[in-house]
Amino acid sequence: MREDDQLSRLFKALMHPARLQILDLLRDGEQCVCHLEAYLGYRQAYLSQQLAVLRAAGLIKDRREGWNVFYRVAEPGVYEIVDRARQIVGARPPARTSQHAAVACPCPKCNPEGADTPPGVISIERVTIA
Amino acid sequence: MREDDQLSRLFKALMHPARLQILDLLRDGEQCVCHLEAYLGYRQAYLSQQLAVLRAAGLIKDRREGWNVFYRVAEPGVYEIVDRARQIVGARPPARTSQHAAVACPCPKCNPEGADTPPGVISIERVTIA
DNA sequence: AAATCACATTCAAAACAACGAATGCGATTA
DNA sequence: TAATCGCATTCGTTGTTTTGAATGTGATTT
Repeated sequence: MREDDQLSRLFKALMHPARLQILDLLRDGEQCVCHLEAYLGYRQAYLSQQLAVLRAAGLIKDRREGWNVFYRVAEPGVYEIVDRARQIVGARPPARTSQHAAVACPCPKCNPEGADTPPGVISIERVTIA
Repeated sequence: MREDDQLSRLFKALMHPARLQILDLLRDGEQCVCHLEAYLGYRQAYLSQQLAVLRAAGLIKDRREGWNVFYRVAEPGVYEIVDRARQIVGARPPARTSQHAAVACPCPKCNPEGADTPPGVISIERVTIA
């Protein structure tokens, strides 16, 4: 296979805004799909499709744990590419977990032990850094 | 405009093999279209289309000189992106002007003074580095 | 085993990109 | 000003990506 074709394969994976958002969320470490759902506001099936593209490009890997599937970045070097590209287009550095979740993520990782949505209480631990 | 959209615009420009080839040829400095035609073997109209995409993405700039139009890279930082991407996919570093032109470029820059294709003589100055 | 949870895959329609063919345009020469 | 040169743009067809809707699958609880 021509090497430029592999290159374009990689750039194709980065071509989509939603996929860039996903990668940015994964900067903080592995996340379950419900997390992406909660923080990005996309629907589950839609996310699964974009995740499939990133997976096919070899950029992310998944790990199953009970009901949840956790995704993590397989090629950390991709962030150097994205960051450099942001500089070129004059965009600010990526906002790490910069936005509060639209809705709370329900997975056990995010809601440690008991308190399975006690009436009126919504737990959101993640803080805004940027 | 969302910043991620600008990002994906940039990656879209890098998504195409022919455009990557063009950018690699421009590492050696500005080149006229006839050069790209001679070295890459694409047809003029096709090249013009790809150049238009790169231009729209803000990656290259053009300069007119008589009959010829010379293109140069507007954002040298883009090479860091391409090179890093090549590392990730495990490709060798780019071949700088690595292939001889299929046909000789006819522009005055390449054929300095007189000798407008003297019978049997074809001038090719560029040397293979890789 | 049946129901449930979290996620994946498939399908189809609409949007978009690729590319050849034809044509247009500015600068230069005759 | 007409012809030519080098390059750009437009147009139409074909192929690919996007995205919602529906459905499928494996792990877990009851």
